[in-house]
Amino acid sequence: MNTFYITTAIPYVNGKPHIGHTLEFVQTDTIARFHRLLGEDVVLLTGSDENSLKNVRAAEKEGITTKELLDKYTAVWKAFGSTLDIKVDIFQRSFNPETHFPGVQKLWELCDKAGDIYKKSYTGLYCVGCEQFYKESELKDGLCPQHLTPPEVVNEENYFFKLSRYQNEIKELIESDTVQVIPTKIRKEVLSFIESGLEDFSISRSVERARGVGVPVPNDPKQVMYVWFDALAIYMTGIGYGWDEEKWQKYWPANMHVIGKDIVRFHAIYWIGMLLSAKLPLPKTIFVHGHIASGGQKMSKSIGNVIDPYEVIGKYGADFTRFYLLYEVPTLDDGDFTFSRADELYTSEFANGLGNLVSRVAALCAKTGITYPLTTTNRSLSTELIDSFTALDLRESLRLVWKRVWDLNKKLSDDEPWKKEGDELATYLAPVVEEIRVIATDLQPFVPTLAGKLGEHFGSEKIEKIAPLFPKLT
RNA sequence: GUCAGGGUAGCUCAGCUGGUAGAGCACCACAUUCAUAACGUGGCGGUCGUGGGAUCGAAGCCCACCCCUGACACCA
Repeated sequence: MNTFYITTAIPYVNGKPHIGHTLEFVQTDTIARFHRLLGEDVVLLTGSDENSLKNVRAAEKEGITTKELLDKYTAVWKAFGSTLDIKVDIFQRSFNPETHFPGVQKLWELCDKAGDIYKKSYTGLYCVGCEQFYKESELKDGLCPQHLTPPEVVNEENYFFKLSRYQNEIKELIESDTVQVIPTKIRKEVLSFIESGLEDFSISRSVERARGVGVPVPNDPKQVMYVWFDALAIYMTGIGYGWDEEKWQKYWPANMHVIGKDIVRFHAIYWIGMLLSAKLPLPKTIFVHGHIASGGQKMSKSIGNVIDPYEVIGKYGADFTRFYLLYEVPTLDDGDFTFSRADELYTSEFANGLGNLVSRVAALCAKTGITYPLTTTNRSLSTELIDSFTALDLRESLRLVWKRVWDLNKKLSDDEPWKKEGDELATYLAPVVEEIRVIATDLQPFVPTLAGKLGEHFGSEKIEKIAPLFPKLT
């Protein structure tokens, strides 16, 4: 059986889920479900990036242990996935010393053995109050933006990864689509970035500054690994790297990393460089979605246009939330969310479109009182959808399915079956019911709960009237 | 500033190997019950960012300019 391993980006735990994460989860889940329906052995991984000083301080503030705090944060993310019908197979936490640390350290050792890790002193502007480095551009009149005190110039020895060494190799891999970066717009940006020259990057911090949080650097008790080396490795440790070789062998390399455009560089360049160094297989595709604005503007607290995903799900339900993000937002480009647009779409597509269609068909079926035998018990996705899906334009694919809804609505109006009676009506309805069953099947990757409801109602031989699936918004 | 993408009906967009503008939503009218006053039919609606240019002919090609978005490194 073919395996299909897909990941979301690993969110930084102490943030709250926002609409961008919602988009990413939904897209990832839709692709995963599609492959699952093709009969592949699918693993969807998500997780949490936890090894940060901020979490230590936040825990201190609340008077609980770091682990307790992280458990709390992580629970939020896990729950969030389920409210969106995301089928998560693995939730990997980077705080876990049993299943995460060994793999990252193994990766480090391989890179080290390849001669790609070296020590170098790093000079930065450090604020003691914040316990963090600032770039000059982040300072406010040369002072820490938080404390308004002058930062100290701190010099520290850190480990660096020799990314520069892999510049040409990475470029060739992306140019040849060995590592496919989509959309092409982003691929071009990555290539032009590489052409501008790659520099080595820092992959460790001193234990003191990290307050002991993080993956220990092998053979150097004074250093822990820093953000990206640690976080990216989650994609491998989650499926067993370092603690379950067999499982890792089975699923690695990832077929697809789904990420936002803000972290493209780390995935398309750093990550590839690290894996090249360790001589490990490379992910096949890096799928980059856009960002969501609201009312044509970036969401920001000062404008007051921040969309809370919980509010969206609460108002319209998980199915419609998924529908909006898949149907309205361009799959690989920036999109927009407003409640007024959501209301419009809900009314026109859900209530008046699909909802009304199933009502009228169910009512006609109930009128005949005849049964509609199933032509197959294990229906598969239509070839039309399968062909479309390979282009990875989820919006186009969903629209293709949705077109069937409107075509069928129109067909009913044209044919006026309600003027028919008895056998004639029953004969007419058989293919109509069949078409609804096809629609229900094809909707599965996109809106699984809704598809399930439809499949159940129209999948029985005796079809009764159905209560409105989507009551009008009041 | 450099590079990339974009500016087409009120809204979201399609059209871009050049031949005189399309769809959906919204709005209006008509029709109508199988259906969630839903569906259907028709209509309203556009100096195709601005100004030049080559062409018999441009939204589409060339030039200039304006506006928006993104990338330009250690960044969550």
